[in-house]
Amino acid sequence: MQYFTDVILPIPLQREFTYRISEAEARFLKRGMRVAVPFGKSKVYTALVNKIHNDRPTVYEAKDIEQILDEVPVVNEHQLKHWQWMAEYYMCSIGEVFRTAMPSAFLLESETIVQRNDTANIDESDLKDEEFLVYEALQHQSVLKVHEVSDILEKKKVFPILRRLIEKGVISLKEEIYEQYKPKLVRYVKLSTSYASEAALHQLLDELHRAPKQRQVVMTLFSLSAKTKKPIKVKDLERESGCAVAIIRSLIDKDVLEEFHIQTDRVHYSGEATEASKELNEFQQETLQEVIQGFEDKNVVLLQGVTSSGKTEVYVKLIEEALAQEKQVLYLLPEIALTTQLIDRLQNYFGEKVAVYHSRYSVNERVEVWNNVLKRRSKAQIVLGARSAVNLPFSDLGLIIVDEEHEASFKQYDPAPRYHARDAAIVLATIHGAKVLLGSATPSIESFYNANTGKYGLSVLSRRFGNVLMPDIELVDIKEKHRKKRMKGHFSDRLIEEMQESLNKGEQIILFQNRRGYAPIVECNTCGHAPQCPNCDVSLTYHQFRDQLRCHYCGYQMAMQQACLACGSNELSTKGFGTQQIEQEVKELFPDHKVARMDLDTTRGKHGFSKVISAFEQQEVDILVGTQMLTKGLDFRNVNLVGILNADALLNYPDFRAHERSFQLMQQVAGRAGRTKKRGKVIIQTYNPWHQIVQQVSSNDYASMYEDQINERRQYKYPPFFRLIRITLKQRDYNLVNEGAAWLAKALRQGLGEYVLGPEFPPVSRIRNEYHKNILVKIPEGQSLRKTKDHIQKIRNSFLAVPQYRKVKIVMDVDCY
DNA sequence: AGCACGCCGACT
DNA sequence: GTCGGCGTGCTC
Repeated sequence: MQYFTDVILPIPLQREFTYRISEAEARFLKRGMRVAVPFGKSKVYTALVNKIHNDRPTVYEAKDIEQILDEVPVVNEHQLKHWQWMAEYYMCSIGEVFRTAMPSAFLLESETIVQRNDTANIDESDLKDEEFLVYEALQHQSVLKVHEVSDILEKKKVFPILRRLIEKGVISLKEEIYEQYKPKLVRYVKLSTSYASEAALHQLLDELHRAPKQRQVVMTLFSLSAKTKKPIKVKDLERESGCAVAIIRSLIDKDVLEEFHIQTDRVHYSGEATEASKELNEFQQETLQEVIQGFEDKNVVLLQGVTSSGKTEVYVKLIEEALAQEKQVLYLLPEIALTTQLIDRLQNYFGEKVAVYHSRYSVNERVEVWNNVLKRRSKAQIVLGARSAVNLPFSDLGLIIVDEEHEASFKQYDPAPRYHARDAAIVLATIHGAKVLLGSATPSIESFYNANTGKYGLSVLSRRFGNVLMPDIELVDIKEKHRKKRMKGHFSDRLIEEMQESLNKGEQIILFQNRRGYAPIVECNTCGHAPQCPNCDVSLTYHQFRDQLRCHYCGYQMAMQQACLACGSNELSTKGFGTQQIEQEVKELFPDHKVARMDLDTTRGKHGFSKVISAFEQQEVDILVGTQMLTKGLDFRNVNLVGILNADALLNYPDFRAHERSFQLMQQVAGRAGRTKKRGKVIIQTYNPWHQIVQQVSSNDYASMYEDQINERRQYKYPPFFRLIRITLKQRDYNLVNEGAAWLAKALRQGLGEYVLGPEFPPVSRIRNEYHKNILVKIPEGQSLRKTKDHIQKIRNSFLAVPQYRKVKIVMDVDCY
C-alpha cells in the first residue's frame, strides 16, 4: 500500500499538490501539521497537510516530502473550515489564506547554500577569474548563500558559474531550510548540588572568605531563593548582588554554581489582576442585560454606545462571563486603536490571561501567542488583537468583541485574501458556536441596517459615563470668515479665541487635520505645472522634513525643486495644507506653548506612537495636531477643546461612503473633548456649514444621518442592498488594459446584465508603472452570491485563455468597501 | 508566487 | 561574441 498526502502550499494556485509519504509518515502525520516539500526545480516550501490517502496520482509521479516540521498540528479543524470559507468568499486560493494566516516564522522557505567540496583536489589554474573568486571566498567560510555569491561577483546571474564549479568538483549545492523561530532562552543559576548539605555549605563560605565578592554573590543567591522560592535569573543575581557577571562566571567555572536555561516567552505580563471589574451604573447594567438577552436568540448583537459611555466596562462583564465558562475570548480592534492605554486597562482586570497580537509584534512574539492560543494556555485566554487575530488557532471561542466595528481598516486591501475582519469574525463565531458583540459609537450603515431588520440584536448606550454632557459643537463658516478677513492662515478668529481661553485655563487642545505632509502639492505660479511621480499618476507631495517631494503610492522621492521643471520659473507655491503646516502656524500663533504633531511621519518606528501620546498625557505638550490616528481609543483627561480645521476635505471624497465616513470621523474627533466632568467644546471649520452631514454631526444626530444614507444606498443600489465585487485589471501596457477591461466587462454583461459597471479608470490610474482599470459588479438582494462568483470565475478563466490577455493581472475584491 | 528556460538588443 | 532584459510555462 502506498501513502500520499495532499498539501496546501502558500502560493496563489487553486490546486492542491500531492506528495508521496512512507507508511510510518502516514501514521504520524495529521491534518494541520506542516511539512517541508520540494516544489519546482529547486525550491522547498512549507506546506500544510490537508489529507492523507492511498490514491496514487495517475498523470504524474508524486515527489517525496522532505521533512516533517511539527509533532502536533499547528492548525486546527476550525481554522481549516474558516480558511475554506475565506478562500471561497473572497475569491482567492486557500494557499493565499494559509500564507496570510500563519505568522511568517512558521512559513520557512529554502535557501540555496553553496558548499566547499573538501575532498576534491582542485587545480586552481583551471579556474576562470570569477570561478576563482567564489573558490577563494569559500576558503574563508565553508558555506555561501547564493545572494552572497552574487554580491561577491557583483552580478545577478551566478548560476552558470556555479554550475561550472560543480562540474569541476569545487563546490556542491544544498537547499537549506531555517527554523526561523528561535526560542528565547533565559540563563538561570542555582547552587551546585554538591553543596546541598549544610556542612558543605559552611565549608564553601569559609573557602570564599578570601573572595568577598564571590561570597557576596552566593549570599545574595541565598536571600533571593529564600524570598522568591523560584529559579534565579543570572540577570537578577547580577543586579541584586551588585557584582559583575565575571564573578558569577568564575563561580560557575568553579562548579559552585550551576547554570541552566529555561525557555521563556518574549512577551510576558508579570502583573496580577489588580482590579476587580467596576460596578456598572444603571445604564450600563441595562445595556448588559439587553446584550445578554440579545444573545439568546441572535448570534450577533450591535452595541451602539456614545464615546466615553463606558462600553469597555460592559465588555469586561461579558468577558468575565465567557471566562467563567472556560471559553476563549477574542477582542478585535483596528490597529491604531490598540493602544497601551486599553491593553493596560484589560490587564488590570484580567492579569496574565490577556495576550496581544498585532503587526507591530516581531515574528517570534507572534509565534509565541499562536502557540499559547493553540495549546489553550490560560495566558492567552483573552486575545486582544488587530485584524489578523481572527486567524489564530482558537479551539473554543465563547465570545468575539469587534470594537470600533465601523472602522475601514478591518478590511484588508493587499494582498489577498481581501477579507473584512468583522465579517470573518462572525463566520468564525458560527464555526465555534460563539457570540459576537459589535461595538461602535457610530455603527457602519450596514451593521445598523442588520440590527434594524432584526438580523442582529441591538442595544444602545446613549448616556456618557458620569453623565458628562455631549460636547458643544460650533460650526464656523470659513468662507464668510475669509470674506470678513477674520482668518489667520487656516485659523478663524473663533478658533483662536477658544484656543486662547483653553490655554489660559491650562487645558490641552487637539487639532484635527486629515492630511499628512506639509503641503500636498507644489505648483508653478507661471505655468501651473506640478511635479508628477514618474511611476504613478499623481502629483508629488511636499515634505518639509528633509525638504523633499514624495509619492505616497510608490515611495518615489526627489529633492524639492528651486525652479519649475517645465518652464524654469522660480515662482513656486504650495497648495493644500496638511498637519505640518498647521503645526507651523500654531507655533507662530502661540509661541509660548508647546506643540506636537501626530501623523504617519512622526509616529514611524516601534515606539514613535506611544512617545507622542505619553508626552501629551504627561502634559508636556499643550497642543496636539494630528490626523485620524488621534481619534482612536485615546483618553486624554485634560482636553476640553477640539478643533477640526477643514471638514470639507473629508466630505468631497469620491466614494459612496464618504458621507458616512465623515460623520464617523468627526463624531470620533469630537468625542475627544471633555471626557471628564466639564462639557467639552468642538469647533468645526467648514466652507459649507449647511451641509447635511456637518449639521448632523453638530446636532449629534446619528439617526437622521442613518436615514439619509440608507435611502441613498437604496436609491443608488449600494450596500447593504446590493453587494459589490470590484475587479481590477493591472498592466504596464495602457492599450492592453483598456482592451482587456472592455472584453471582460462585455463578457460579464452577457450573464450579469446591467449590474456590471465600468470599466473605469480609478482616480489614480497608474501606480508603480502599471495602469489600473476597474469593473464593478453589483449583486442585488436575492441573487445568489455563490453563483455570481462562480460565473465571474468562469469568465475570468476564459479571459486568461486569450493569449494576449494572459499577462494582465486581475485582482478580485469582494465587498470592496 | 517563484523560477527556469528561451529568445532578442547593447556592451566588453 | 556574452550579458542580461523580460516573456512564457510549470510546479505534485
